[in-house]
Amino acid sequence: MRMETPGERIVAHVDMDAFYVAVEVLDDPRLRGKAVVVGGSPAGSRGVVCSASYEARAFGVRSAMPAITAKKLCPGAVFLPVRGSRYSEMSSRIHALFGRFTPRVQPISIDEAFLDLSGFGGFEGAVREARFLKKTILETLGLTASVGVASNKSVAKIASDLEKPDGFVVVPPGTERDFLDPLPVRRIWGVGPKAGASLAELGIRTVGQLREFDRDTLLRRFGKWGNQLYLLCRGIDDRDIEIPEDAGAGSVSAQSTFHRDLDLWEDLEEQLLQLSERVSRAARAKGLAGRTVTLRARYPDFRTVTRNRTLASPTRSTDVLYRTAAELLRVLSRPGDRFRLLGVGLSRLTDRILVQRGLFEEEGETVGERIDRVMDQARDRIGSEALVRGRLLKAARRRRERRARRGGDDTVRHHE
DNA sequence: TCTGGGGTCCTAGGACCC
DNA sequence: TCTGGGGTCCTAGGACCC
Repeated sequence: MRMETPGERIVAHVDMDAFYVAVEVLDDPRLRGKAVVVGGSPAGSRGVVCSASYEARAFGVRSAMPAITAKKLCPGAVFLPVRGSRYSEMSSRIHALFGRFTPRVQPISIDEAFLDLSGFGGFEGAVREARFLKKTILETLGLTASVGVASNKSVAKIASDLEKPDGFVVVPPGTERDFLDPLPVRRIWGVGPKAGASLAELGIRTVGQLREFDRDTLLRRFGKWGNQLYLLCRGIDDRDIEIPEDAGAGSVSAQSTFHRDLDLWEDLEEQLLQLSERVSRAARAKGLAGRTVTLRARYPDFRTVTRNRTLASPTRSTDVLYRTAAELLRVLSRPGDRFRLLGVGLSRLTDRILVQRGLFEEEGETVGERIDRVMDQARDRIGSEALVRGRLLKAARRRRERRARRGGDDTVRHHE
């Protein structure tokens, strides 16, 4: 880790404008200038807005809003499904472009990153470089980004958001407080609805007002995070650009909200198997295995619980994941329970399993691992929808039979 | 308005060990 | 024989982000 005096650090935060929508417009220019909403597409589903064009935002449409609400606010909008792999592809190109400017890049999400622009000839040089980056993104990818340049990450991030879309906001060193003071506290990264409300109780609405509170008061009220608040509202943020070490930490998960609440054990089992398949496959693709399996369940009233179990050794087997998740759900659920969502997660990840695989090659493969590997390979060749485990087929067949029988109500018994 | 999906980080309590 | 302190691991929940 290189040493740098904090005063010298210059950071740019780059954030793509309405990213998903922008990619859709790129692929279909007829959408330009129209109200476009990505997400919540299948009619009548329980979807939410992932991304809205600025034309749609003029009607009050916001991301994370239920799609139904968005349709009421802006009936004329074009609603499009989420094309995750297409956005990932563009994201890779964007991040590759960042890498051409500096190796010191901290990716934050699919469409934003911090870049360390120290070493481009002082602050003026960094600003020139940032301008050039913004121009290059537009010319090579046809997308607009908003950029903030400042002496630290927190201020740069706030700056990039201030004049979206197509914004370029520079906060010269020494002017951080003047810049921050009039802004709402909610602009501070990490201050969400709860903390915002809590601060409002203290009469704090702007960053300037927050700055009038002493450290002890904030510590008492917010714990460790209070100290962070104390510093951030003063424009102080010594956190370095963190270049990802790759792999290791983190978690892999998948969850699914059902079109209608489910209560039949075999339906729930089928969902768990599908989720386990997605999670374990993602882990295998990354060469990771995990020791802790988490089940998430959401009831119709939106109450959400999690149960997890730590295994003796790391796994990435679909079958182990599925059986563990099913056991956790079996212990959790009571007769008559209905669920609107189930999720399966894998954490305490390690890549050590790769070493073992290398040593034993196929010799050490269990039957379950072999099934996983063959299924993965087949899916890679012919597409992931083409192959379905026998258990899933059976569940689907039972469901068809149930419907065929009609009269028999669809939501009867729970498992024993 | 009836609330997605994939993540990260933090807290707090309990079990267990020395 | 009524009671300490610290460390680690595990579990559950919650806030927050995009």
